[in-house]
Amino acid sequence: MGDGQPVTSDWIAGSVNTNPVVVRRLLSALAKAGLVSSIRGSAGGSVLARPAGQISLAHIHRAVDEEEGPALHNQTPNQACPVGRGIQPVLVRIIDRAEAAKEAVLATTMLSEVVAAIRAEAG
Amino acid sequence: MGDGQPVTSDWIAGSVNTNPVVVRRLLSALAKAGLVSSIRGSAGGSVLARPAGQISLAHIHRAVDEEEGPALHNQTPNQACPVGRGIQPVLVRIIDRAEAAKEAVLATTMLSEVVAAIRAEAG
DNA sequence: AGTTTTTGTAACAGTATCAATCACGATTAC
DNA sequence: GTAATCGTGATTGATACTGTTACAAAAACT
Repeated sequence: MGDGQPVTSDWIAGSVNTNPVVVRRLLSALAKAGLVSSIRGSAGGSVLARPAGQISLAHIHRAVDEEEGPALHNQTPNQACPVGRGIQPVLVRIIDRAEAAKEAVLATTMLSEVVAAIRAEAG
Repeated sequence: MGDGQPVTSDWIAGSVNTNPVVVRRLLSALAKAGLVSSIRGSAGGSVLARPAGQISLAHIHRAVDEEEGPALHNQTPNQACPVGRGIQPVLVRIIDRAEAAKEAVLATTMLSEVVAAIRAEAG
């Protein structure tokens, strides 16, 4: 997948020890984010849509963890209480900042570096 | 809870619109972390174990989200493949760094500031 | 053309997780 | 002693995710 050769979902599934459909679901999300492009039919598979040096872990994270709402609590707090009414926007702001810091770190690591680290680990 | 008065789980549950038992379980985790102390019996409840200016959101986050293992994937990857064998420790390292960055931001905000922000929001 | 390989997606069962709830013992104020 | 309150175990229901089967669509190869 790093080079030109398309990799099949079956191959990845064997490597990650899971089902090909699960892999295809994830690849579908990555494709929607423009990170990989999939080729159907015989001799098909998936390839990176751009060089691994231009794909950060933040890109992958965003593509896979879509998470629409902040989802602080499924139940809305009591709006009659001043605390219940005010806590939501305050916490959302802070959590957003913290999440942004996490993403900033993930943005500094490129997929190519991960691959290099794995190569180094494997000797 | 900020002042001396103990707050009951029933009161909090009414404010957050959930069940008292759910609140008590969370307070139990906070008590184990030494952030609050609970008083049983009549006229009981929970109070902060130390001033709100000395409790950061990181403390709370750590107390509530215990999360033992990194839990990258329930299924262990194929150890025969060099990628499957090497990817786990590499990703764990990076994710740990990102998580640390998130905690660092949460550590800069104290509970007292959150309370002040809520007071300001509520006018 | 027809066969084979492969993706994309729907459908479904099994499982894990979590909130909510009930229940009950332990503890403390009055 | 009575009432209030925490602590915790057990149960139920909702939600989500994984794993799996199935099948249509697409593309290569003969």
